[in-house]
This record gives sequence, structure tokens and C-alpha cells, in this order.
Amino acid sequence: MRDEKRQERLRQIEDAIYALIEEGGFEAVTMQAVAKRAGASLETLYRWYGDKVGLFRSLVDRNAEEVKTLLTANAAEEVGPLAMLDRIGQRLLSMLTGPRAVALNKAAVADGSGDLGRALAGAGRDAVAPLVATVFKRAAAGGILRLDREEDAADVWLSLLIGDLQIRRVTGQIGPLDPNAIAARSLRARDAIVLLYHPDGRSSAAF
Amino acid sequence: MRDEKRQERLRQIEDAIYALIEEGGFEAVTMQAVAKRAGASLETLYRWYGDKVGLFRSLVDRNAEEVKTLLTANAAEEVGPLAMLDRIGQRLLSMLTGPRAVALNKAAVADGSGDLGRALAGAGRDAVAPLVATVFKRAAAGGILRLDREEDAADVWLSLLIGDLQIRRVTGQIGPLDPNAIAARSLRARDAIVLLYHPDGRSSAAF
DNA sequence: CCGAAAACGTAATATCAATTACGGATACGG
DNA sequence: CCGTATCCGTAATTGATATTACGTTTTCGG
Repeated sequence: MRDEKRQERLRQIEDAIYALIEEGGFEAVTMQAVAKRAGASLETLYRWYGDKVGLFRSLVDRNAEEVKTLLTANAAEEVGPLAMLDRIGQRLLSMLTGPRAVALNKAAVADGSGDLGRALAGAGRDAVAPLVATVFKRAAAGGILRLDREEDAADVWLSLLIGDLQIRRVTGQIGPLDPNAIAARSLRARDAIVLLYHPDGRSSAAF
Repeated sequence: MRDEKRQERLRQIEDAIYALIEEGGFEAVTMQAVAKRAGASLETLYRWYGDKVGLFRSLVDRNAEEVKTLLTANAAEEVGPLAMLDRIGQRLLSMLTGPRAVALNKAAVADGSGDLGRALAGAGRDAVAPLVATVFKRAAAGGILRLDREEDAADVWLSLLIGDLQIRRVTGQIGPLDPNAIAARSLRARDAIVLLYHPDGRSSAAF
């Protein structure tokens, strides 16, 4: 199969998986269902991906790419650092609590070998962290935040933004978030950061 | 079986499960393994708990009790609100990222019916939230925090304390936390709260 | 156009763990 | 002390799904 066709086919297969996820969550993604939905054969799935974990690993990689793309596009907007932080926060939170991320997390839990977990960790490190770092550096340069401790600030911001929403989502303690909740949370995280890391605040060494 | 004996037996069974969890994590907890380890029969397990989810549900309940007990004991100590917040934070974080909580979370993920998820949510609401609220009220009364918005403060504190550690732990992105990391995180959360909710700070309406 | 390699669709196999069944041992109320 | 209800240990059953096998069809380089 020509490489071009092959890439197309890979995309179709992964799209099929995402469709299954949207419809029935992680539990709906069986190899049989994927094959039927994508019009591919089981033999092909195993030839290309090795096993089910491999399939999800490639999903993680693709998802990381998409996240990076989306965040980069947003980071390129011409808005002030405050608005930017809010904007990025909303996008990020929306993705991380959405059905796809939930399914990928469930897959990592089900894996057990830690393989998918590592992939997820790597995706976060490579796709999300650098972008967030960029935004914070810009905010610092713009006089909104202290110039040192940008990493701490980014870390605190992510904690406030995401908190325990992901684990609660994955364990079924809560359902999908509504946009208002997302917006409120993003604002709260941003405003807290602005206070904690104000350039000339009375912050102690720790803040 | 006399009720007294029965309670004893229930405890033995649940202890057996925790032993299995410590040794091999959630995946090691099969009904067979539980029966053998506890010296109980499968028939008895099913008679008493209904099914595997029921078994874990009772584990969640018991765990909630133990958490409540431990936190209450700590909350009774004669220390200032600042030290108290740090102390409670460490205990809480230690438990929530420990092998038992991880296993219970994995069970909730594997459940799918949402039954265990609801149990976990209820446990958090009933066992953890009230204690935290008490501590924050005391801190407010002691002049450390603003008198209004205690609930927000508690929520922010928990987000900062726990963040995404649980999901990363459950997905295998990270291993057990070492005590130093726990201590550092607890302090960071406390200090942030003190700054954000200072009684006479320049905090806006949101903080 | 030809033939091999790859892909398709379906059926078969393998595995793992929950759940159920059952014969023999035990406990306990009367 | 006895009979019955409960429990124990082990084996059988069941269900779901990942993984493999295979005959047929399609694709594609030569």
C-alpha cells in the first residue's frame, strides 16, 4: 500500500476509534468493533499496531499532536497575557475532561504494564508543558508575573485548573463539564496565579 | 453465625483484600485470590457482598470511616491553624496517593456502572469535606483567613494539594510519592491559601 | 495483464476472571 | 446431643475479548 494511502487508512482507523469512544466510551472500543467500524480486518490492525496497547499508544501520540496544534493556534492570537491565560485554560480543561482524554486515561488504567501511562506522561510533557511555559514566560515579560519561578507558577496554575477533575471524571464521579464551569475554573486559576506571583507582591520566598 | 463473629469475619476478608492490594495492586484482587487469602469460600463472598462491586463498595465505606477517624484524630491536636493545615494536608495526600486509594480508584474505573464512582464521591463528601471545612472555619476564626468564602478556600486548597496526582498515579504515570514531596506539596498549598485568602489582603471579590 | 503481497471478512482459539454448583465439614440453637 | 443452616474447598460454567487462522478478494509493481 502506498505510503500516502496508508496514512489515510491509519487516520480512518483512528477516526473510527474516536467515533466509538464518543458513542460508548472506552468500553465500546473492542478490536472487533474497531475493525468493523473502520472496515479493516483484525489481521491488519494487528499487523500495523502490534496489539491493543499499541493501538492506543498511537492514539495518544496523535492526540498529543492535536492538542499541541490547538494550543499553538490559540497561543498565536493577539491578546494580552491575562486573556491568553484564560483562553488557553479553557481549551486545555475542555480537552482534558472530554470523552477522548477520558477514554485514553481509562485505557492507561486498564493497561497495567505502565506502557500507556508512560506514553501519556510523555505526551503531557512534550505537548502541553512547553506551550504553557511559553505563555507564562510571555506573561512574565509583560510584567504580569514575577520573572523568576515561572515553572512553579505554571505548575500551580495547572493544579488549580485541573485539580481532581480528571480522576473524578474517569472514575465516573462526575459527568462532562459544562462550559460555564470550565470558564469559571479557568478564571479562578488565572486570578489566583496573578495574585500569588504578582511581581511586587508581599509574597514570601515560596511565592 | 453470631453477629460478633460475623463482623470479625468481614474485617478479616477486607484485611485480606488490602493485603492483596499492597502486594499486587488492584489486578491482584480476584475473587479467587480473596477467598483463598481470607480462608473464605466464594459462596460466602457472594452471599455477603452480592458481587465484586459490592465487595469494593464495602471497602470504600470502610476506608471512608478510617479516613474520617484519622483526620479527626489529627484535627483534635493542640496546634495552631497553620500547622494544622499542613498536618492534615500531609495525611490526606499520603492516603489519597497510597496503594489502597489507588486500587479503589482503579476498581471504580473498571466498574463502568458508575456505582463505585458514586460510592467514592459520597465517601469524599461525607468523610473528607466536613473535616476540611472544620479546619478552615477554625483558621478563619483564628484570624488567618477571611471569614467569608471558606468553602472556596477549602476547594482551592484541595486542588493545590492533590492536583492531578491521583490520575497520574492511577494511570501509572508516576509511582508512590516520597514523604518529602508530600511535605513540600502540603506546605505549598497552605502557603498559597494563606496568601489568597488573607483577611485584609488586596484580594478582589474573587479572592 | 500477472502474480505475489497485503487486506478483507469471518470463524476459530485462547485466556482470564466472575459467577455458580456441590459434596463434605462445622457451628449453633433447641 | 441432633439436625439444619452456614461455611469451606474445589471444580465446573459462563461470558467477554484479545489474538490467531484462513480462504477469498483487492492492490500494485513489473
